[in-house]
Amino acid sequence: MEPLLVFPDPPPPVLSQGLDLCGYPWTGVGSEADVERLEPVDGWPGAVIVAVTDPEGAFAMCRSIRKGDIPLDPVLVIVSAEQLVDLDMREDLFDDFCVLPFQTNELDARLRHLFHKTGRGARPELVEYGELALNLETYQAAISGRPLDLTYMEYELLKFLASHPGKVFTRETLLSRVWGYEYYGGARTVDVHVRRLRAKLGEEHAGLIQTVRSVGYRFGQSRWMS
Amino acid sequence: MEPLLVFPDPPPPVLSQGLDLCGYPWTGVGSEADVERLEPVDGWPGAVIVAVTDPEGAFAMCRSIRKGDIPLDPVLVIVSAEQLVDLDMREDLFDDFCVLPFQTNELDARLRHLFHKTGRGARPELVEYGELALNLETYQAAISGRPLDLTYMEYELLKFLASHPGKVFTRETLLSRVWGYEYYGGARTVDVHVRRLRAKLGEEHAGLIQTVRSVGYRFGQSRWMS
DNA sequence: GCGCGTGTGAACGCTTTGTGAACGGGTGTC
DNA sequence: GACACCCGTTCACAAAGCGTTCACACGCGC
Repeated sequence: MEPLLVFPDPPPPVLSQGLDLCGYPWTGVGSEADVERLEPVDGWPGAVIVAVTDPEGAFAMCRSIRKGDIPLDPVLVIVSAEQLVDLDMREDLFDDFCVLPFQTNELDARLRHLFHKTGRGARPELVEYGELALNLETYQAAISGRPLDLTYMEYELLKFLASHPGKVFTRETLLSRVWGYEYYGGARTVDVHVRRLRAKLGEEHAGLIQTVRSVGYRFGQSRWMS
Repeated sequence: MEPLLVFPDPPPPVLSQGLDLCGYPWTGVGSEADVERLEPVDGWPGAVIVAVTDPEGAFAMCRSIRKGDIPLDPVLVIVSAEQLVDLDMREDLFDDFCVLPFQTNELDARLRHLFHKTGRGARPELVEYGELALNLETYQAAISGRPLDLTYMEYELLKFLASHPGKVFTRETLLSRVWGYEYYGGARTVDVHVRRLRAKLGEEHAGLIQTVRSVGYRFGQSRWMS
């Protein structure tokens, strides 16, 4: 997931720690100029704006974000209890708000709720290893930014291997873990799938799946050698 | 203003007093039957559901409200801090939530925010994806400016898929989420509806709904790969 | 060099999905 | 009440996709 836009920079510890605890990457921005300068390639996935210490600046930031070429959704503002009565909904400057003091759980729940509403499936469940990324929700895979067109079994096998980098699996283990516990089939099936995976990974990354002679296969580098 | 639907009946004092203090009229309902029986002539303007003491019943009420002939917006649920981690956004059962203990000001601010978003949002609720647009208020659909003449189930299926672009759904999931929770029917039903949707979308856009072999269907492209 | 283990290409056959058509419940009309 | 129509569902068949298997080639280690 791309990092969230967080204003101001640095944000109060309760927010930065909360985001870290929940596993949301974030980037602090201190000015409107930073918004463009620090923007990730895929755009900001959302914003958290703290309006407690500097409400004027915070809502100006919201306004700027909303008026931008690319509407930045969703926007969560952090306010104090005293600010609640004055909260102005008319301008539609934010999608949700969180009242200080808040628990980390509430922050997480509100972000999950917002991401779900805006359709950006919350934190997509990813399996990543180096240049390789598997999106478990969309059943898509990519390496070095290039999409991989994998069949179902290829995807399942790669997912399993990439979930346990460095570990060696025998063909029998792979058959039982990937294909199913009661599967009864030839061990050569694994070989063929590994071969097709290597081909689709491309010559550059074919080495990601290594053959361990007389044992089985290993994904990625062993942890003991560089 | 017509009274808000409040569940359960009687609601906890913190809620009833809070609503009274803020000047919101409300009616307590204790069962799904009450929802129809006590409905104001202009319909419910919104609902506040307390999920603390009886979460099961509360979310069942949300489900009933959402599945009703007239979608009842907005829905605010009251939860305890412990319930936050388990909050399930996937079913889209509520529009906002408020964590106990809350101040009256927060309740008021959340209701104002919700009413502003749904009430005077002015713009009809749209689901859009590229050239496709669904108007949830008028049950109309269009692609590339061309109106689509969809049947009810076709519309519901397309709405659900387009609301979660990129995500893959199994036929079973689609049956339960689009057709209904207790639906028991053949999975091929989904196939046929997908086929008819593709036909009506036209050859140019038929690819919007992709088959993920051995898994299910996906609408549009995932976000994190282009 | 020999044997075992693995890579490779191709073919087979099952599973999954697409497709056309028919069935049947429900609703509105005459 | 009979009829026609719409639409969701189901069925049967066709087509495609994909996993599996086999036969053979290659290469490493003893």
